[in-house]
Amino acid sequence: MSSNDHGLHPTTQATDSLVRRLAGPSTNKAGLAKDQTEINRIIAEASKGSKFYENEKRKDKDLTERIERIIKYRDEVIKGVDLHQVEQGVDKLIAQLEAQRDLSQVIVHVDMDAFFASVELLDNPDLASKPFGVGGGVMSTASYEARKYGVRSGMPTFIAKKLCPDLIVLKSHYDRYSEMSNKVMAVCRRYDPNMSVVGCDEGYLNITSYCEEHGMTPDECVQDMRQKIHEETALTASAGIAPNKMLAKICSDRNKPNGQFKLDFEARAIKAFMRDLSIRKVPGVGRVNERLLESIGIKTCGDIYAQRGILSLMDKQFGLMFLLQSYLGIASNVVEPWQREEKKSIGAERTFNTLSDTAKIHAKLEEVAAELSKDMTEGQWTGKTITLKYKLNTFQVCTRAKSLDKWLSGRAEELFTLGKELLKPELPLTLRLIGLRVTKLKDLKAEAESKARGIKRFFNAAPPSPSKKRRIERTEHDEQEELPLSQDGFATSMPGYEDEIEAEHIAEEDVIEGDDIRSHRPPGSLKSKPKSSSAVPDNHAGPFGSARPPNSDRGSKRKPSSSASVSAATHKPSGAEDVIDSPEALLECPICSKMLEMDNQGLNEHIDFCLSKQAIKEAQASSLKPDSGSSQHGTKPLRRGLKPQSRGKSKDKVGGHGEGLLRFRKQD
DNA sequence: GCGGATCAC
DNA sequence: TATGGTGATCCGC
Repeated sequence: MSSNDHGLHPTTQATDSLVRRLAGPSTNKAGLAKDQTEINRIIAEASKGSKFYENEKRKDKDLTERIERIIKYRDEVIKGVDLHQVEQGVDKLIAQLEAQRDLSQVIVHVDMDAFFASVELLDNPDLASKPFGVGGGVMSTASYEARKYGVRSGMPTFIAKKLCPDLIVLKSHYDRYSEMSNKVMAVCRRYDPNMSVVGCDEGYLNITSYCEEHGMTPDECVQDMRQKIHEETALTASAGIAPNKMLAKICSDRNKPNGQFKLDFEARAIKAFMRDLSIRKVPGVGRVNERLLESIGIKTCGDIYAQRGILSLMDKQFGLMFLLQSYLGIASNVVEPWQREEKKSIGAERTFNTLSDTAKIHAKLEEVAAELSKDMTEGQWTGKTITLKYKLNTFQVCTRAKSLDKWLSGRAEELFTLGKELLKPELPLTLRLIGLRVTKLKDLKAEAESKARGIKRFFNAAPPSPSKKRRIERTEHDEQEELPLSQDGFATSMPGYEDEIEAEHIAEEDVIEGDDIRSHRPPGSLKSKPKSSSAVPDNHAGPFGSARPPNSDRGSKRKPSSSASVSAATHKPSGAEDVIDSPEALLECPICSKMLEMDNQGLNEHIDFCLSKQAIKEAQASSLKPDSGSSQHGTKPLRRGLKPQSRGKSKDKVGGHGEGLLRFRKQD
């Protein structure tokens, strides 16, 4: 709102980043062709002037400013630092991650080719080789022919038609997709009954035992599976074969459509594979994080290594561990079916033509309340927190939440009333969307079943989801037996490690109350945090939020802000140098809170060990849960300012880009 | 605990 | 003319 709009010069040219942003999130998916720049130009042109466009412009500006702050901060934080020494610290971390790489499991990611479009093609062969898409206002899927024109999922239909005037737009047939999806998954389950289904057209399998039992190579097995899928559904699938989920997913894209790609199960080959891979291909790195990383010179996973020093110093902004794992191609290899107890929220929302009239808005709210009520009832869920969501006609999104001291009844009327209460202080509004979501869920079905069995011990407690504890325990257990990583190879040789295992068990018990088992649980949280003046991982206020000017913590304490800045801890043991410098002092590990009697170097080694052990556990095990977890390959996401988030993979309903708008419920 | 962001499908 | 719906996680308050 500064210099423009005065008409002196025509609308300012859309910046590069804005044009790319407008092109949509799935720009780098498969099947594009032609000149992407030209396509982007057409999209930007078609969008120009719309409310949507203005909102994207605003977000782009915000991001640009955020990047400027990050760069400024980087330039500050780097002053007076021996980057080489920092890098050496990171290198030790890398070596420890590498040492724990697990190549023993054969993981497959299966991905149906243009699923909705392919199903439509089955039912209408005349569409063959024609550009067509499935969807209503926005495209759910485009045929490969249409993709050549730049048509993508998530793209509004009117723009798709500008790109491809001959585009045929079909309505969706959800029941049909669901039916075919079930057939496909049934085939896949023969190869791994424990497979993890993602959405309606994807899944992860662990075919290690299948290959063994049938004397097949992974390639043969997957070839066979894809052929069976084709025989039984006349649909084609692509697949990736690799030692973990992240790699398998990336590989499934490699020879799409109707192809498969197997990565060599060797660290060398994997690292070579990652080196030139665009960071954007890493699940969890979206458009925003791509730009943030690009701003510090990271475009490929190989660049992560080159920038490891900076990344260590800016762990808070970028999440060092996540990126190192991406660089190494290390991720979770745990494949499990989704379970009800993982569900954390249930909601409904609806977009409509802009409304300002409160009565009409209430009518929309009542509709979503009814929808949500239905889903809660049928799914047998209740919850304690209700969140109203609305989107202004400017596309800005707001949420308003309220936590109750009782469980919701789930009745439509109740949800509607609560929604109106949350909405009231906001009025008047001009909206294009309204929605309701319930969190802090309780699984009424599990409760009923348990009670029926006379097992009611934990369901009597309210909010803390009872299932969590069990999962944690099982998680730990699985980890011990199936991941060679937790073995004590280097444990015994590590100072101060003796009772580490025990300490962790205590931690698990204590943590059941924790709100997120997946969250980075600093071992320090076991008990009381170390309050000693020493190297407590203090959050040095980031560049944002104003808190503290970056330089203010320069001279004295540049401490590791988290797991990442190991390096810093190593070469510059944080604040209390006076203490640490005295050999033989009794020191408290900032990570595990253990009191250690050792010298400076000993402490540093212990800290390194502590951090890496924790990091490694998270890297390979934490995601331990099927995949809803942090990032789908299960590693700790880029934390803080920059972090990919997990993906929800609820199966009750699936939506989204890809084969997205599908709303199907999974039987059984 | 709440609200905003980001991401995946 | 016109840009979706469901769910998860993380950060900073």
